[in-house]
Amino acid sequence: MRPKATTLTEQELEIMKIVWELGDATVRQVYERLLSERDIAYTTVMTMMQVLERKGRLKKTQGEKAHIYRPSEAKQRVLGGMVQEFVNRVFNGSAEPLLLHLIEDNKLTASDIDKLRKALKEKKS
Amino acid sequence: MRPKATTLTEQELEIMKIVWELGDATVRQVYERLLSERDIAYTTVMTMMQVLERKGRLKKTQGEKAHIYRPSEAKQRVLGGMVQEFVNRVFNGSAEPLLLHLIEDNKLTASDIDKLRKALKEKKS
DNA sequence: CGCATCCTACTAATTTTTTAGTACGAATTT
DNA sequence: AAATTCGTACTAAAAAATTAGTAGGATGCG
Repeated sequence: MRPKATTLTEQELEIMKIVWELGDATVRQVYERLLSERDIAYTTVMTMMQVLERKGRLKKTQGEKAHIYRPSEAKQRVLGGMVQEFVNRVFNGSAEPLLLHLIEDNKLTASDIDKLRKALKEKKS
Repeated sequence: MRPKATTLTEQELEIMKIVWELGDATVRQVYERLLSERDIAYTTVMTMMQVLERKGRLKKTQGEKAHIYRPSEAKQRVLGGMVQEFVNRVFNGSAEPLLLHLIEDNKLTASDIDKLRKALKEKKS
């Protein structure tokens, strides 16, 4: 078998973000959230969540009525993996050029800069 | 028509990296490079390069014998777009959490951190 | 010349991702 | 109880991405 792809596809990620935010969720809950953004069928969301379960991204338990899905891994961890994968794929593994892009292209707000300073200070140790 | 996807797929990117590095390239040149990495057919590479041309990523001119392909856009620019897209998709548009990941997950070398510190100082103004 | 080589255009098969339909059971409403 | 609602499993089909085959033109070599 192949190495369990660390990266979520766009739609998978969209759903995972909602489940992470809610902590746990039924298909219906996710469906409602997505509906407010775009046109999508209930069954489509269900299929996606089944896929995510099969892939080990979500865990299913029986609720009162509907199944309840919970993330298997913390968002932090999964997104970290995606960052890693992105750095590998796009920048051949070195983070520095990515860093430059982020800084140069002025993606940072003043408060971002503050937070980063603090984070760096912590790291210093 | 839709907005011309800024992001290259994995295989497209793989090829573009080679062409960027070489400046320009024939199918055969790219093919040889790829062959040393993995098993792939010449025609597959050709198809990919044709796709990249159709998508406007490469420009084709007639060489002595084979077509010569050149990048339409600088690597810097394209990767910048991909970073932008990644930040949008994964971090809802804010670069700061991505930076935090890089810092927290120890993706940065000491000199990276130095550069980051300096860059932040500049930005301060 | 006839054959091998290199190249392209065109076509197609496979795999992955995304979207959704159908059927049917359980619960709730009228 | 019949109809409606909610939910699941199973199936499938469309779209996108990846890989490659086939046919045939041009060129160079023995």
